[in-house]
Amino acid sequence: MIDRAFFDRPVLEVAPEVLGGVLTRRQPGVEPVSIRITEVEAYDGRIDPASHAYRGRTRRNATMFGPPGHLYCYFIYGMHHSLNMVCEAAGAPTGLLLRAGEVTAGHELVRARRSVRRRTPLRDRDLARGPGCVAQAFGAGPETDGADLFGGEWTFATPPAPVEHVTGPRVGVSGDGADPAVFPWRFRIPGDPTVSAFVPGRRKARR
DNA sequence: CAGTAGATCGCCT
DNA sequence: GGCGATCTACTGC
Repeated sequence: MIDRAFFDRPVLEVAPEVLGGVLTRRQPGVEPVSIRITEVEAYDGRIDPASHAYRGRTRRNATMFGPPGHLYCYFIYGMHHSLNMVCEAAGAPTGLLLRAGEVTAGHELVRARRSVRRRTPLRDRDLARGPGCVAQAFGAGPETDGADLFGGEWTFATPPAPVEHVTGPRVGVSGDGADPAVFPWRFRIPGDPTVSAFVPGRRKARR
């Protein structure tokens, strides 16, 4: 069992230890959902131009400035939510974006949630492949922002033994924060089929 | 498999 | 007013 101190450490130190861990959401009257995390990205608002917190505290990013062990959940691209685990002490705005994982409990519910307004069949490994997919699998929405990982509804368990991992460039990030030489802050379990497609700087090059 | 367009809206400049 | 820590479907090879 971990406690809040687990998250009260440098985000780059926490990142590899989250891999292989299982995040679970238990809501009254709802089938529990568990996802084994296979890919995360670190963000540090103090030094990282790609972080939502880089330009200071706003209403949206306030959770990242709060105490560790909470979920920072935000709305993006007009249709998706993304989940972060807040790390380090209050005032140090850091977070781990949950990019992908393997559903280990609640398959039926997740499949139903992920199949809404979808025309093509969904493979098992795609149930929580991608940040927006992870949030949707958990049924996370605006009300999830600020949720306490030690409040009962959400729980996180680290793997029995440390898991092998590799690092690389972040995905979907542009500008100064995209440089993999400076911010190789994407952590993933090598070879895991649920890790999202590696397409750094996906946005079309300008011409 | 690679490349791309469209959807859709809150946030911040 | 522009763009974003994205996803899906579709095209062409």
